[in-house]
Amino acid sequence: MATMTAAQRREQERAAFGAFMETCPMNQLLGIVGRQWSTMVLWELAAGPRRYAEVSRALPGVSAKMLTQTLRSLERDGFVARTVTPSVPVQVEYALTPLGDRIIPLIATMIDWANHHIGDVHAARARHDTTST
Amino acid sequence: MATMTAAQRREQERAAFGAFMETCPMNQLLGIVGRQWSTMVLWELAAGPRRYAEVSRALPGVSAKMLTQTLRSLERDGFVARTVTPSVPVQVEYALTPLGDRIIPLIATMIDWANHHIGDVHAARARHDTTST
DNA sequence: CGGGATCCTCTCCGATACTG
DNA sequence: CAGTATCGGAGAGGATCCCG
Repeated sequence: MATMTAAQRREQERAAFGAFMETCPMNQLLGIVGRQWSTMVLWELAAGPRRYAEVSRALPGVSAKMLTQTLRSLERDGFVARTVTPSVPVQVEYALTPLGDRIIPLIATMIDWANHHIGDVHAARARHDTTST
Repeated sequence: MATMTAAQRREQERAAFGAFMETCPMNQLLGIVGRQWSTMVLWELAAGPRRYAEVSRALPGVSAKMLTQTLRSLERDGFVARTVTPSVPVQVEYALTPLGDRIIPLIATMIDWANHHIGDVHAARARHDTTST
């Protein structure tokens, strides 16, 4: 129909954009690594396979709930593999999959950029805060 | 004090880790680009300076509130510059600062990685979902 | 045109308690 | 040891109305 109100057109545009957003790889990537603990867990696992309690000790700030949730999420997305060894106390080991290995360089790049430029951000922030005060 | 309970030790470790987290460049970077609209606004601005309404039209999914909030945040962190031209209808232009220019390659890298590997993620997700069903 | 203020919802995340 | 379940707070984000 050519006879649409502006509101309808806007609505349609928004819907189309929403659909695009859903499938936009960049947004999906952010949905994965943007989670608070994801990168840190990935980074810890990059050093080698770890058991649940080992990851927990390495990241003292994370609660058991979030660690489990993060691990499950990463497992679902194919970044980590979960191996259960049915011994007397159950033993669970988490390790990076090949896909997990491939995201490490990206995280490394991000860390590198952050280390080089975070000072500028702090400076800009301080300048902005003092100027507006 | 050497005489601490395990709970106290854990608490102290957590506090120290929390302090580390606050200053960890990587987490701060995530706090900046991890925001839903930040990267898309940055990406839009990378193509050249834009007025408020132009950005809004380019990103139909964002509400005025979030656009303003995102822009303010990016301005505070020194990624975008805000220029107000006091004409009859006020005219506001947003442009990337040099620091803003420097984060574009990083975003480009992330987009590139996402485009190359999001398929694997989808595959892993589908496999995980069908297996567990 | 370019917002500010207010209200509401939904998700992230932590704390606590319980299970095999 | 390795979780699951539930509660509750904080903040992201959307909708709507209003202002210069």
